Amino acid sequence: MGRNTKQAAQVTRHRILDAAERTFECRGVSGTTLDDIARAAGLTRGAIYWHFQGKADVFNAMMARVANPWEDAAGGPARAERDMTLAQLHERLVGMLHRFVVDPQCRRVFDIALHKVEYVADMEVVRQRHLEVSQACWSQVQGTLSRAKRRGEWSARLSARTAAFGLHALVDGLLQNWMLDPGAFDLERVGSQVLQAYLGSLTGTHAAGVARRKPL
Amino acid sequence: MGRNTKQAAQVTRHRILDAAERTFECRGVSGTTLDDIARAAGLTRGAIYWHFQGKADVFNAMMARVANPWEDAAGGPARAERDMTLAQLHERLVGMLHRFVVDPQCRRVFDIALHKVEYVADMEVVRQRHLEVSQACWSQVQGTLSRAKRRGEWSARLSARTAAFGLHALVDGLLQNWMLDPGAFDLERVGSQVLQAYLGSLTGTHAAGVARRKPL
DNA sequence: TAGTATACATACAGGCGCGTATGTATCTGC
DNA sequence: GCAGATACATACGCGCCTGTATGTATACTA
Repeated sequence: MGRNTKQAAQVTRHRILDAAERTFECRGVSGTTLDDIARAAGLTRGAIYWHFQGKADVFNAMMARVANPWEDAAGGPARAERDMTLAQLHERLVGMLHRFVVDPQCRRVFDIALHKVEYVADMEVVRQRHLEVSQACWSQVQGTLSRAKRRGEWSARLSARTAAFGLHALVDGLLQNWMLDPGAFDLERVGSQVLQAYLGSLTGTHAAGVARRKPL
Repeated sequence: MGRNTKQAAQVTRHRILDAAERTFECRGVSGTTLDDIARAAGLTRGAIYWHFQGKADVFNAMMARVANPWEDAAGGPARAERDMTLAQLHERLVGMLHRFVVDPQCRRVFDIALHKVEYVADMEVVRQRHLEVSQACWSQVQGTLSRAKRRGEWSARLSARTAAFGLHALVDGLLQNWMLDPGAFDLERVGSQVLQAYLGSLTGTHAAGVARRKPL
């Protein structure tokens, strides 16, 4: 086979990453061979070694392709609305859960990152990077909670810091448990209600409703 | 080397599992060779193949050695006190968190199970087994919540089922985030306060304290 | 105390995946 | 329209890990 045009090469690159996603998910990262990926993409290892340096590089590119859901939820346009209310925060977090329900690719990559890779050696640095992004996002959430508290929106015994850790744990746990068995419960419904209960415990409205809203 | 006495052989077996724990944690399960484990234990692969069938078998034995913290928390003597109050439930869950703080082996094995193994092929069945145990425990928690609700201890808009999912998510998320960076926060303090807030949102005492709860 | 089962160590063969070196056909710039 | 770069495919050698077969010294058993 001879040379492809530049845009065709980019298509090839994406075909490799798509194949990597599928193969990583069912055989695990360390369990998949570069030849597995190549054949799943209808290519040979030569193509992979042309576009990437090795398996770790493929993994990085695959992860980088999907935008970080936390960034979308806590970062991004969050800077514009620095005075987010707890109700808005609730809405945003449920929106993040929504993405996992509707975006299969996001789900696959998350599943790989959670259960199909061992974070050692090459992969450890990837984990570190994601940890930093996550921490940055959740410290923004902490800021939001802190400002809301100063504004008088809530005044529980919890510090904003503690409340933020709890919120982080709740969302992470929800996602993790749902990924283990997506049929066990409705992520958006249960997530919305539970987050409402938690945030309600801060405002003192005891889960009577942060805001009655219908899922779109 | 000749034959060891029976109890000496059991010691050898545990030395293998100890070595497996250490090696799995730093190199990942699929990244460690049986020879790695053997040399870390001061033995050869022959010893491992004598005591176990292969790496997956070693992994299973290593996991089976530590009692399941969920079982300790939600199962075990829980049957005796079927009418556990929310305050008692809180105490029990915090006790579970406590174990992770004080028991390094429990922490290591949990870390391996979370981040150092890919759940495919041989390992998938292990994951399934743990999932079943976990589900059994948390459905007991759901039963406890349900009975407490019928008893009038709480009456939030949440169903007992939803509340149990939230509680499960909260504990799992707390543990997971703490394992990623144990220095980030005090698992027992933050965990206790956050669980109190969540359970408080059920009773309507808005985190003012599970202990001095007043009926609505 | 002889024989056998035990608890390992050692030896051997085989395969598999990785990295690279090389081949080749097409595209692109001049 | 020719030279070089590009986008792959093919070929090769190497190391490593696995599973098993075999060796061996010690502990039980009768």
